[in-house]
Amino acid sequence: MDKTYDHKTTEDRIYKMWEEAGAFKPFGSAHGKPFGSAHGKPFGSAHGKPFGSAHGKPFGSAHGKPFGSLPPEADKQGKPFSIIMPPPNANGELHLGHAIFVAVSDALIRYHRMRGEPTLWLPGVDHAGILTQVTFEKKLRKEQDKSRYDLGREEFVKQCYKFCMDNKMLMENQLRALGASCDWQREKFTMDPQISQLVLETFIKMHREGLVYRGFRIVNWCPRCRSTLADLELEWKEQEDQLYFVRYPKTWEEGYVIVATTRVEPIWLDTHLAVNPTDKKNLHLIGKNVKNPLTGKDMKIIGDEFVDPKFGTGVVKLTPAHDSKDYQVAIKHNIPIKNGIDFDGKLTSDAGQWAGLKTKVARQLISEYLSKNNLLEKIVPFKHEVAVCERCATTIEPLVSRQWFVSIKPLAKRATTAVETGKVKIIPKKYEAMYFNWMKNIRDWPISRQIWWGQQLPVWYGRSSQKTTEQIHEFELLKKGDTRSRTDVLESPIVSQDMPAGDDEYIQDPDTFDTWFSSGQWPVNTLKNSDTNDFKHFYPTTVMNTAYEILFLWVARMIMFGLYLTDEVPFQVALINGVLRDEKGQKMSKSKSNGINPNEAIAKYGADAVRMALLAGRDSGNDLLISKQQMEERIRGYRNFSNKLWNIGRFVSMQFTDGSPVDIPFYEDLVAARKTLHPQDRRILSQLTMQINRVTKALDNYNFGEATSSLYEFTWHTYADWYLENLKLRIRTYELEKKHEETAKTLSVMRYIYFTILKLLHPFMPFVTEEIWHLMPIESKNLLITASWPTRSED
RNA sequence: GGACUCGUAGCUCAGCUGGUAGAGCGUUGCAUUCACAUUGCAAAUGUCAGAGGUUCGAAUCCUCUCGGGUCCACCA
Repeated sequence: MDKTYDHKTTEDRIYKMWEEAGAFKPFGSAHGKPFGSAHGKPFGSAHGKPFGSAHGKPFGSAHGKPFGSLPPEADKQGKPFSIIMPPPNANGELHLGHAIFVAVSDALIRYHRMRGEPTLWLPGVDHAGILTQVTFEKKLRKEQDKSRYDLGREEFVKQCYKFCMDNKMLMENQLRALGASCDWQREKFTMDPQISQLVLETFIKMHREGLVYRGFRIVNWCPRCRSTLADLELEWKEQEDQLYFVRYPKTWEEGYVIVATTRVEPIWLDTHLAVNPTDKKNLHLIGKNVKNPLTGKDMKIIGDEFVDPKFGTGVVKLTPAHDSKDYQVAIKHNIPIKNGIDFDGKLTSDAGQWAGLKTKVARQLISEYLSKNNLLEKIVPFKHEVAVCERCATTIEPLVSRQWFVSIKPLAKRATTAVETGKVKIIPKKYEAMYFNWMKNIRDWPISRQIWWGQQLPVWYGRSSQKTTEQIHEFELLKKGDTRSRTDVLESPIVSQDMPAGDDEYIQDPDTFDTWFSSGQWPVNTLKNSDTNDFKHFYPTTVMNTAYEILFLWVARMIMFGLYLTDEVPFQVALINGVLRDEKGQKMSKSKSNGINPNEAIAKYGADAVRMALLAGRDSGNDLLISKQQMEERIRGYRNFSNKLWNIGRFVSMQFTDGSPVDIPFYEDLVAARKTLHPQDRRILSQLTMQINRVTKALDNYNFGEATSSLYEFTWHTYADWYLENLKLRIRTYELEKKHEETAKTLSVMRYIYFTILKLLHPFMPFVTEEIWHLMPIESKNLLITASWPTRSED
């Protein structure tokens, strides 16, 4: 063994060895197979001299049994443990946030595998609809100076697919580099044809049962993506705008009613103003009429509680089609709702001289017009929050459109109950409150997207059902594959997997599903789509480990879909990870380059060190605020720890290399003689028992910080600094006094403790522990990854 | 507006069901052919945000105040 542990020459080799031995399979052939057989070489040969043979005394050979406890026989009847990997988005590399879920999930997976349970970690990647489409569009613009329209839908989708596949490979390699012991043969992609098929079936089933419907209502529209977005897909950005105080001429006397608004561009569309009926100052206005300052048409003033008397002048204009609050009010008061802004974010042809202008331009021109005609009281600067597209940061244009919605209340009700009754536990518990709060206020979920990258809706329109000229016109456009046509004007959708039979001519709805509609079904669909009966064995899965950012987007939806599709929860525990932030509290991201790149960190310090740095001494459910530099120091600290562990290994094996005069007995054979052991040996043994119990309990409770830091403390400061230092002195004395039996007993204890430490550390530091395990002087041995988890009661 | 959460050593954070404070990094000494300088030994620093309450006893439970953060929601 070299003086320092070199992760660079170790990690790849070890990972390949695990994979080739089939160690990641839930019912693997690797279980119980002695190490080396997969390679057809005797143990240790890869590293030079097999220990012991040179000295003729491999320890344990005299007893003819393998060292340590028996390996687990993963038993098909045993209680399974399973995790479905949250599929990383197929649009880029992994960041350190992903490394958290690998560190956490892999620790659990390895722990349960060592306990002999059939253990499955199923990997996958997500096509990430809008996000990937936007990312790829940027790439397209940059590299080929083309838009998606230049490629056309078919070609665009083809290239998007390839883009995802390329990224997928990169991510797989990163997951391997981190040591993720997932079963690659079961890997899934959300756009796999079989997975997509199941997604469509779900939609059809929900439609049949009245859980999805097509509704005409206000939606969040991104003019750049040209698609609807759900509320959860918005971001709120503070913006410096202007508040225009617009004069509406009174009809019953001279003068104006003043309205404060940031949006003057749809004024021509407006037919009503509103005041709060409890507002004494403006109460008298209710029922009166003013003139629309742009069109001169009469506008009625109504009363509604929603108006804040303290804002502006206490009078608001209503633009029902382009403001969701106004929309609600309009429904309530039966005010006609008319679109004045189209899918491209331009004013419609009804806007007269402003027709066809982008809203931003129109705002400027209209304010100038108002000003010129003495209809503008004043303009004041105004800071407020504006909704933007989460993916491309374009300002959202609320508009009224016909979209597909999931009728969410019935699903939410069951999902709420599942958590209330503990069928799904959310850990840390604090997230349960957030979950309930969200479920309580949940609104129907728009699932149709007008983007190209995703599963296309199994919805068809027949030509004969289209009656108006507009409908027929759009039908023709769609038929020609015109991607700018409006689907939402078409009438009488038919929900069906295949094109409906019959004499009529049909076209398929070009819309795709919201990404989360498909990933919400992920645990069900990944397991169902297997030829190994995984659904039967592993559903409901045990743990879902992911970040809280997607608690609602994903976790909540999986619970809803899981219950809907299978009547069972999709997982028993939702284990929520905190996120990494920089010293200013900003989320770490590639674009801000305020975080450590996992590839570089692994290359420099090893995956074990990176994993430990993310787990040790912290609560993985909490955020970690840490600067790039401090993170690196942290990782270096655990690299040092791997090296310490390595050097302890060197010391341990050195005790056996120069042939002691007696065989070193197995610790197991010493149990009867326990009382004759030196007090220090007895003490370390009882501390080991406590340590085993502590780590086991911590893992059962998802306390990774506790498990890792107590192991760190025990290994370094108890075992190495205290026990081994004292042991050196004792051995010297024993040898001087020719008490070889005492030496043998002590070395046996020393070895037993060390091997147990390797096992306990393996879930957290898989590479270095596995490597040391193989370099330890023992003749026949299994892989550490499938060695059995230590248990110990006081002998 | 609603919900949640945090405030512990210079920094980043642990501290589970209440019993007079811990780690890592950093700082300061000392040690070096002995498994490891990616090391060892030793040392210093805290009215656990503030106030009140429950208790024999609170960083730990309750209330309030101050100060951060996050999430949800239709702020013109």
